[in-house]
Amino acid sequence: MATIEDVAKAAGVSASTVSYVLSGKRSISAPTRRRVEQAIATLGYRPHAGARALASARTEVIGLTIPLRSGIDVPVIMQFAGGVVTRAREHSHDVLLLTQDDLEGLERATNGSMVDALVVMDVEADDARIPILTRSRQPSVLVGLPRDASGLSCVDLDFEAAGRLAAQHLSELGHRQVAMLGAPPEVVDRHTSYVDRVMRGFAEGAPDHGLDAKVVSCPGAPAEVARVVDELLAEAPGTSGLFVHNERALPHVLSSLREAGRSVPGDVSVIALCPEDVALAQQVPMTAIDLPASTIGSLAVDMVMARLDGGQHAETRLLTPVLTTRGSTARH
Amino acid sequence: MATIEDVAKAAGVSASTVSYVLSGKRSISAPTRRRVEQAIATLGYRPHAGARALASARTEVIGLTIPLRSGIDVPVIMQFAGGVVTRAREHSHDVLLLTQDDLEGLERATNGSMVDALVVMDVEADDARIPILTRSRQPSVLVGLPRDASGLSCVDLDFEAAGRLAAQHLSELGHRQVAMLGAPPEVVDRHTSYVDRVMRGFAEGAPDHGLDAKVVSCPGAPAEVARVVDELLAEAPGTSGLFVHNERALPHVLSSLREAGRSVPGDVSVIALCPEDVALAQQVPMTAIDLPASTIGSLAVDMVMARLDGGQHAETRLLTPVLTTRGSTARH
DNA sequence: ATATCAATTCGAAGCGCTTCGACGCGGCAG
DNA sequence: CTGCCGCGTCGAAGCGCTTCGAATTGATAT
Repeated sequence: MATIEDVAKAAGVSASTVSYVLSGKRSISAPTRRRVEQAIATLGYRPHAGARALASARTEVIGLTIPLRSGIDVPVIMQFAGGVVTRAREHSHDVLLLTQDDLEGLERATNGSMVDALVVMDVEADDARIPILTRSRQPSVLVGLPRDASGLSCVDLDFEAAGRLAAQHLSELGHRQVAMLGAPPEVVDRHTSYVDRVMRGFAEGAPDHGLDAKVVSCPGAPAEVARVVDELLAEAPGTSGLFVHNERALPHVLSSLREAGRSVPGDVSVIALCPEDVALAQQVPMTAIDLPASTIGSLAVDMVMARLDGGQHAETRLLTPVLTTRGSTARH
Repeated sequence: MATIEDVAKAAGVSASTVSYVLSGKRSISAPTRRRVEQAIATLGYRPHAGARALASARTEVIGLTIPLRSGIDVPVIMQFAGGVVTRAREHSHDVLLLTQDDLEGLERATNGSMVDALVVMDVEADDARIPILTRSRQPSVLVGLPRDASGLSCVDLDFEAAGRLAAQHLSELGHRQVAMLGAPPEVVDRHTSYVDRVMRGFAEGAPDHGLDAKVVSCPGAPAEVARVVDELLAEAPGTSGLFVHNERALPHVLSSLREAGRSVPGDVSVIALCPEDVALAQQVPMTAIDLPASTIGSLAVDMVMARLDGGQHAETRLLTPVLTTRGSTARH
């Protein structure tokens, strides 16, 4: 591989001059710059990332932790990761992939100076990673809301408001008896922050709007979804409004309802909380609160970058949920 | 951050000794090793990745390119990526995430010595990345089969055999008129290698088994799936066997059939080509050819590692497809 | 007692880059 | 004509680690 010395020789300048051409940190005369750029192009030179990191204490890489475990809504994660990677590139950074529960990996990435900053997904209320992040030199932004976020940036959809919004909307449509189908039990038990928050928002918002509400968790497998729906309809036959926060279960909820002889939206209004494309991919285009995963990913990167080069302070940003009416809800 | 010098001082040895303790490349007496390890633990020392890469010409990172574009079966990719990351960790490597069409990123990663090796997903017949990979110093393995793979390792499910297998199975069940619903048109047009290969396998295998077969591409949106299915049933009303290679469309294919008054598997047998969990998540548990994405990911990493430290030669490995009979097929 | 050897450990060089201080040079004001 | 200033460039130091050859030591062989 060509080194900066090779380029310097080819351009008839010193290595430092090449470096300054690359970084723009000192002024370089137009002819010199041209010669250097020419040499770089013909040699196909790329700076050695390690050498650069060593000398400058900057890696131009950000770490991203993603969950690989069960019960997760995969498309949401992919959209989120896509948003992160895309925006990171726009800030000329690459992305190092870490997995959720690899604490050692986090240490390696931070203390080993593999990354300049971190984006951490799917944060739990008392997340084991938080102490590591707090201690680390690199800024980080959490996606989700831990119990104690002191000194850390957070970003997320305002899931509690989303829960309330769903309740309010069902109320405005004239429903009185409603229910929420949430994440699978195993996810609920982990107390991943957003899961808790939606449920709380819905459960607390419903009575405020005069609703009689049930909240149940819901597995993803078709047979189990059917069972949950059947049980629900048996216990509360008057249920006419449903709020579903579970991508995998969503299609099966719709077919279970149909199978139970309840039409959507004729007999039952259904509101989903999911990405737009998922809402549109159902048998009935869903009235839904958008889960703007890609946007959140981009935003997370913007925030972490601002802290990197702006010295910006830690902040928490919650996006206001937006509900779009489509074909799965009707006045009651 | 603590450096290797700090550790050396704390342990009363030289830096090189610490290095040898870490790498195990020279023998170290038990007491010395103990003191060094103790110092490392109390200081929380982690070697600086950049410095290490610079001195050793090894980064302990592998690059992974994943597709973020439209029409892609997201869960498959996630499973694949999960397999790669998990196995990479077992080889004590981290993973740098690159996106499909970021050629500049590929150059940066390889020529810039950011990675030791590469795993490239979703390879097209004439993939623009192949010349870069061939030129690069690092070994790489492609997931998929390009037209010309000289000097590069490849691994994939034997999609052509999968297509043939589906045809054979439908034939054995007694079907005579069958059809394949493939990937969305935009994906087919890209000539992603596996898409072409399944279609070819099915189209060529069907006549061998005395089948009358149609092959059509299929969008993912519910309304469009319904249209495609209806058209198919109109043109070839005798169709009693279906082979579906399109995860997103799969649930809608099943409901479209039902809506058209054809029961599964009573009137129509349906075979899917998808991961096992997707097959099980349908309304009817699907007879399916498994797409072992996670396994392929692990294997890709194993292959690339073998080349890294074994000097192993480039090789191509195609996994034999396995069909599992479940509830969506019946004798005809 | 001396030569030899294996087992450990050390010192120094060097990986490729950034960055700081210094230098040379032409143009300007005095 | 002299002194300054600023622009453009260079040289050297140093980032933290690995690795090679060499040095030290105690033990074994002669």
